Amino acid sequence: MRRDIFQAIADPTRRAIITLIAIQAMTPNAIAENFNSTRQAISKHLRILTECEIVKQEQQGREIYYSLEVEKMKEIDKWLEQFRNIWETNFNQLDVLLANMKKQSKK
Amino acid sequence: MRRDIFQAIADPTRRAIITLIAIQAMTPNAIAENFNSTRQAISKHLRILTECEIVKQEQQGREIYYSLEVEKMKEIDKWLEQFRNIWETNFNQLDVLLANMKKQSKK
DNA sequence: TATATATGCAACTATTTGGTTTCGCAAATA
DNA sequence: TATTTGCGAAACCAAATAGTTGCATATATA
Repeated sequence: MRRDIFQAIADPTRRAIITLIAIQAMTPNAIAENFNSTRQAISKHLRILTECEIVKQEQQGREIYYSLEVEKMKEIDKWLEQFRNIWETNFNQLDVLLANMKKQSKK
Repeated sequence: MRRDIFQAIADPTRRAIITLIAIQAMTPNAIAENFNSTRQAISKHLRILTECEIVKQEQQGREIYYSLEVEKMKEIDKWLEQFRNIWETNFNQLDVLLANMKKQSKK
């Protein structure tokens, strides 16, 4: 069972949950009200998000408040980092390769 | 069949492919050499990446060079944008909520 | 021309996924 | 105390996924 942050954000419902609780901590019932699927389905999503440590829980009596572990989102940012300098220098790698190949073939 | 960029990067093999061809355009065979799975498996991943428009092809005789569509990676960055101000202000939403609840209960 | 190479595509399979219904438990409330 | 409420977990199911093997096709090359 793969359980990483990229797997976690692959599902649109989970992305929506992340966005929801980023603003304010919420209980599973409150979260589920924003979707068409059952509370149990949302509960399963929350479990996955918890296993990935994107989400943290805080028990308040019989209610559990879920909120975003913002730090974890930085991991996505960190992975993107390697592409940032590529898209900042507006540099087409394929063009370069093909240009080189044409140069080679002329030799 | 979901086919968006988040689905595309969910698979670790596909993330590795993306990283590989970000540096230099490559043919399916050359890409497959870097993995344990078969060329056909890589080919399927490339199809998914192509459908998501993360990857572009350039036919060169019987070879097909795949390279990264860097612009598409910005979409992930764009989604992350909404969390950036949260993680920049070191602000714990859950703490705030719970503090408010305690204040409420004292009234 | 015959053969080797590069590639995509189809069919099949095992596993994972996202959802459901049903249940049990603990906390709140009547 | 009896009932309601909030929640997670288990059992089950259909669909999607990632992989395989086995083709077909087009381009190189001997």
